[in-house]
Amino acid sequence: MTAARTPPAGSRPTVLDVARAAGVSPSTVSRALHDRGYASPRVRDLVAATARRIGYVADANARNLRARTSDAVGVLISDLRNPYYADLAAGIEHELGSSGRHMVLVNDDGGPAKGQAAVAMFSSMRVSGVILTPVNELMVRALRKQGLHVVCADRRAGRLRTDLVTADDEAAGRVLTEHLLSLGHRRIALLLDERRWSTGGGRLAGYQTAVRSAGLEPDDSLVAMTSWDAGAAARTATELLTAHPDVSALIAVNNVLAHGAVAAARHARRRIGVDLSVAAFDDVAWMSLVQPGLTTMDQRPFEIGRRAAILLLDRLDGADEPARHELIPARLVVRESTAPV
Amino acid sequence: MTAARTPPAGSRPTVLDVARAAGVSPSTVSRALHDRGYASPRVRDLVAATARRIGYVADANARNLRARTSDAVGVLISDLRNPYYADLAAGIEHELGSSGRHMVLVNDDGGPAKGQAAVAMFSSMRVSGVILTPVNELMVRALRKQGLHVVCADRRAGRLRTDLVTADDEAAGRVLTEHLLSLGHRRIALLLDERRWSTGGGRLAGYQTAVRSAGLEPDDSLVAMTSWDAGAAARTATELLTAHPDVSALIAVNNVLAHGAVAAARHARRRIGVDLSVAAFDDVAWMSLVQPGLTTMDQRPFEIGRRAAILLLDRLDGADEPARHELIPARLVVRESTAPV
DNA sequence: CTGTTAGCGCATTCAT
DNA sequence: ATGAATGCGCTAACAG
Repeated sequence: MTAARTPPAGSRPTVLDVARAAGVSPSTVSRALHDRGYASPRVRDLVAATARRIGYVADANARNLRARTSDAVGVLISDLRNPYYADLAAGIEHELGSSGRHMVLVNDDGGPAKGQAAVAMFSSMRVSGVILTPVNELMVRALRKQGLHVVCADRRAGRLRTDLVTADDEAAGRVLTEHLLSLGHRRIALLLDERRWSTGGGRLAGYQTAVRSAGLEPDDSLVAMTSWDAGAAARTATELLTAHPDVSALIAVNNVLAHGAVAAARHARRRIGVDLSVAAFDDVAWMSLVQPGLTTMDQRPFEIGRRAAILLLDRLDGADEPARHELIPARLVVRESTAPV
Repeated sequence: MTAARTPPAGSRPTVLDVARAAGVSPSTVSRALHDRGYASPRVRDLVAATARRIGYVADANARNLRARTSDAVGVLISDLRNPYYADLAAGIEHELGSSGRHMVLVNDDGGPAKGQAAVAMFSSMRVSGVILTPVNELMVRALRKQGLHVVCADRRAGRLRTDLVTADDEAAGRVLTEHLLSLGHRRIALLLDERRWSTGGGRLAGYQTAVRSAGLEPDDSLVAMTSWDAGAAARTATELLTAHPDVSALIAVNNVLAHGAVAAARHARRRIGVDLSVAAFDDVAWMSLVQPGLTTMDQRPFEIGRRAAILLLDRLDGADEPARHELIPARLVVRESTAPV
């Protein structure tokens, strides 16, 4: 599976060409083109003009070889086809772009092998840093061993202390639950696909906190564990609604499970926003288009991506503080799927 | 906006280190690690083992400098936050990944300057090829001048002949219109944001062909031009439905306009799938979740991306045929939003 | 089959 | 302020 490497295509001008055309030496060209080092204003202008005239563009590979680093940032994303992650990636890209860097994007399908390959590739390219959404402690270690800056986005990688940007999952879980409580709901179920990470665990914790604060006793049987796909979620939610007919509100922990929750409600002939309130995390497009519109916590993935990139850029600028954890406040978007009991 | 370049991080082993450790010369290491050139099986194994042992990973920048090309492929995408394009990008990434290449992704927001910068960057990195979705003839020319292979996806770039992968827009337009005709609709409106490109123009042509084939006279006043955003589309569709109360079916030419069309129908109190049939292009997630579900043409953007990558890889392998245009057949997905008159 | 030599294009010493 | 020389790490000629 190694790529064939076809030789050159078009020969591009080098510093030497610019030097000749401007009547100076290559090193002067190099200095003039950067802000670093000395060069008389006159020469600087001359060189710049000449470079532009003959269409000189510095060869990134030569420069990177010399500098032992590159302007590229490696980005490993959990699932580009999930709009939540696509937005996150867009946020990263947006911020990198405006600081003259660029993103090498690897989609983490295809199992753990792909992640390992990505790490090797990032290292081989000497990217200046890496942003990670899938949780993988080994990967972080490997990257660190290469001396690369690592920023995690969306979820924490095990117990490792890395720069980290996440939604404020606990607060979000609490706020969403409180919203339902304020509508008079007392039997609120939570549909969950994992509780090991902050995305699952944090939201669960927030949910429980809110329930307790309302003077209720959390009922573990209302917390339904399911798998990560919509089909499984639909089945689990259906079982839950059957086993606990007194449940008046259902929270799905992300956009995929929300899909399942909506399907289950329909299947159970519970009218959303009337017989059953449904709320979810991840404010993706369809949630405002279904009728009734879904009440959600918008976690602002674009912003999470942006902040992750900013944290990384900050490290690259030499920031030397201990690992930071930035919490992006989620935003409650109330629509018609949640209604008074 | 130029990136700071912080010096090295961790010193990594080089060919020389492997050579010393294995007791051979650097060039032997190089040969042994590749399939190219001669190396005795014994030495080959020894070198491979040694390299693995000391954790050698070839420096991509050095290799690229030498080879005057890289394993990177530049990808310029119109809008990563649109699920259609996110899927397309995922398709590209998937295919590149399995052939040992990787993707440098630039999102084409931020105006034309960003595109220009991307071209310069791709060229500077000596990417082995570029895949483009936004339409920009200048960009293609610039890239070509650098000797880079260019593949366009989704839309054709002006009149330039490049490798190209698109949905079969005309057929798709025809099939979707025929579906409505077969349900007895005679006054079918089309909501369109542009007609210069194959995405708009092709679908329009297919629509007109179908109408004519049914023995009807195309009525230009049923083709409503609008802007690219959902709000504008909603307004245009509302006007259309008001001006032409006899319209019984409405086609939106992409997922964004579909959003507007649905809003307009609701606003006009026309019950979708009952008083008004609505159909759209781009089968994105929400279309199967709204009720009634939207009848759509799924253009299979992931597949379009995949095929675009394959075409490019083929060029990189030396394929020398003239420019090819590959049409990905769209798939009609019938749901409840379209019903007999 | 293997080692020696050289150069890809750049940015940085060190002289001047 | 500028030029000459050097080496980043790799691979491909060219000997042997």
